Amino acid sequence: MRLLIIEDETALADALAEILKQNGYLADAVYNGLDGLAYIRTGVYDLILLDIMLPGMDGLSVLKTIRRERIFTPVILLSAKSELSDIVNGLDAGSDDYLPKPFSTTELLARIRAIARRGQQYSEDSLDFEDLSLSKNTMELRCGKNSIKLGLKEFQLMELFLRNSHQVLSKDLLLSKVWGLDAEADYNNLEVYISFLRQKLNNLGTKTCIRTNRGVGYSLEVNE
Amino acid sequence: MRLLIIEDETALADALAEILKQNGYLADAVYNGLDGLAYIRTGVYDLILLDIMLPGMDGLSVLKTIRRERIFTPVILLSAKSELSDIVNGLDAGSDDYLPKPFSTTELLARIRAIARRGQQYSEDSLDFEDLSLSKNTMELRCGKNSIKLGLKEFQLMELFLRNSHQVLSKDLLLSKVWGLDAEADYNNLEVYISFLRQKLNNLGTKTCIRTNRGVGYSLEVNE
DNA sequence: AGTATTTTTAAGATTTATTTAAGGTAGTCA
DNA sequence: TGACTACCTTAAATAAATCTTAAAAATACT
Repeated sequence: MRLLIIEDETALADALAEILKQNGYLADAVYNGLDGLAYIRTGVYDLILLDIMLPGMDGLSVLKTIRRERIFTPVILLSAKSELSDIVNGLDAGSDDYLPKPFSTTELLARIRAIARRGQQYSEDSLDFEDLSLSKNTMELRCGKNSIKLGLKEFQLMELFLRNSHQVLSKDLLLSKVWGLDAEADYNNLEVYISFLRQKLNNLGTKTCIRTNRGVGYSLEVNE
Repeated sequence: MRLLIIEDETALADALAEILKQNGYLADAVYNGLDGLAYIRTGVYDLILLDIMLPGMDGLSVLKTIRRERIFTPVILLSAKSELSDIVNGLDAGSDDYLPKPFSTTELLARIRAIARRGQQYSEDSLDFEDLSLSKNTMELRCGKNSIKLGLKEFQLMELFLRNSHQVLSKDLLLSKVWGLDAEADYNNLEVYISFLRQKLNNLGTKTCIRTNRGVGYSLEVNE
């Protein structure tokens, strides 16, 4: 989950970025509307925190511009009390939520979670490959009438394999995606989980398997 | 579809009206209870958004009054966190739904659509799943000939489970819906209430249960 | 005000997930 | 072949999430 903060008070912007990072998000901060617009257009952000009062191009213009460009990344407007009337315009222009300053970090985090959840609602529940189907909702892996519950790490790994079947995923890639970039996990952690997954795949009786590509990584394939 | 907003914060009231118009509804706003009552009595509205705290005549009195007059226009109560306890009374008095402030516009629109779908009729009193039945009026949970009274939070939780059976509801979702978006409650609060509910489900002898989906949330299921 | 009820807090018990570690297997290459 | 390396498997140790309970605090009721 990657967030963009557009806020001209640099101290506040950086503080927010810091808080968000501590809460497991990726966060970038820019300090004016034009930079914000450029960053948004990269399309890598999942959520934008947008101050209304900004030098150069104000927040509402940014919002209107991106919506006109059919960019529907969720936006939470940040506004001082005196700008309350702007909220009307903000909501018109297509913001998803607003947060009057000053706000508590708890509240901000709750709103972010709420928005994040909403985004997920529109996505498919299940990921499929051959006879396998993984439910994102229940974290259950199914093959025909058999199904088995996966733990969090097993689930994240399986998700990567299903999204990238037939492709060799390096151990480093898998480790960084599942354990995090700065994790202290070593290859053995991953190997243990590959072993767990193989056992479960076996029990399900699937025709797929996780193949070892020695020196490179693993890939999800069809047997034989 | 014509909506009436009764809300004393004029900025918010107007903002809401604006949003609703943007979304294809007709919307009027009034800023106190007595005006609201007068507008309702015209009978032209399909849905009323009613703030609880109002100058002059408060929201609950308005609601009770119109229901006594056999006006069954659906009502969504808007309430600040501090007025949360009024929700019980609101449900008793015949509100169809309630929305704790602050709420997101998406959520409001979703609720309106839900009510609109239900049609003009005064909403169903009970929510059912398998052998369970929850009465919105008395907040009693029934299973066959046994029934048990739920507290407000138990009720709200159970309502969510009944409306979304078989689906895993994340802890964050449950917390934000029941304790509010900006709640300071932690997971343990929820866990305690899940425990309470499980005890009551047990005492009722239902064949349903609340299943833990570790790392994700809870879901209402049939046993075994 | 006093009692009952609901909600929060806190701590210990329990269950489950994750890491660690050690010994085994199997490719690779001189 | 034999030494080396990458990889596999398993069990035990550790850590984390969740459950349960009781008591304290807040709130509603009479």
